[in-house]
Amino acid sequence: MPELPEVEVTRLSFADRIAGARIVGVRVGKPLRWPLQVLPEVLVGQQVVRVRRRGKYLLLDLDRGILFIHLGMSGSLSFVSNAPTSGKHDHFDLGTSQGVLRLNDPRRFGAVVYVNSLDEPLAIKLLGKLGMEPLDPGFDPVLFYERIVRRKAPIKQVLLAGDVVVGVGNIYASEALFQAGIRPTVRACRLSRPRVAKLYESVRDVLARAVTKGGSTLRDFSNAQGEAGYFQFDAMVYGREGLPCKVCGTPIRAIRQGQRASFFCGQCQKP
DNA sequence: AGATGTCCCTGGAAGC
DNA sequence: TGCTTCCAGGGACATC
Repeated sequence: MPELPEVEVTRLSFADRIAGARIVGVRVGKPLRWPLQVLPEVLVGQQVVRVRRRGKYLLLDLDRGILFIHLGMSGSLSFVSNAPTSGKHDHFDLGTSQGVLRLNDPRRFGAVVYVNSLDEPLAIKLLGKLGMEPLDPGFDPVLFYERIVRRKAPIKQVLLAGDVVVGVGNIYASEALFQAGIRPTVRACRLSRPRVAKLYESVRDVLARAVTKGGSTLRDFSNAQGEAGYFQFDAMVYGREGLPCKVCGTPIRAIRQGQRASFFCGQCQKP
């Protein structure tokens, strides 16, 4: 499941190689979350200037617009000089002078969206409510505290919501809360200042470590060069229901919060 | 506005 | 073996 680390790892794996490339063709497969809303002619001829990331969105800056790519939960990109015949789940190809960028997404929760500028309503709708970037040097611990403690929902769901801090999906929310010693069920507004400070550090640390490990490959995630990640082997709680806590040996528990699984250690993580 | 529930989609696992 | 059912989850959207 691509969360911030997987998206960033993907970006790093092809950003330099696609920079400066000229778009020569577009192939669209089955519709994704939204059908591609741009005519291929608008893209062809444009140059890919650079690739940025905002939350879980990849932003390809082109000459005259921006192409958003979201990996959803089962998407992965590949960037190869000679792409093989497209397979069943290859739903978007961006052919360029330097290779083909191909989106493979079995569950089709991903998205490809083109906008002329970030001031456009669609861009604002997609990016406008996003929270702070946790790996950005400007990630502000004071603002993080202020925004966390005004929320009454369980802290796990506040992290997932993405309007305080972006990129923390289900895996890393559980992992960050374990590292901070906080149970996922604690209401955000009940957290003390030191505990929020610990959480701030944990979110940064978990995500940064995951990037260095190439992300988590649970089923089939790989970066644009086809390389799997291996952070999943470092997981302390995610997917470890019933297994002993790596710190204290207590069996890891699994609960459901808002239709999603949360994992925690009842000993190491306090209410 | 915040909280909560529903829905989109498909492959793999589990149950019968 | 083959069928059905459940589950994974990011995030848009509707509802209260």
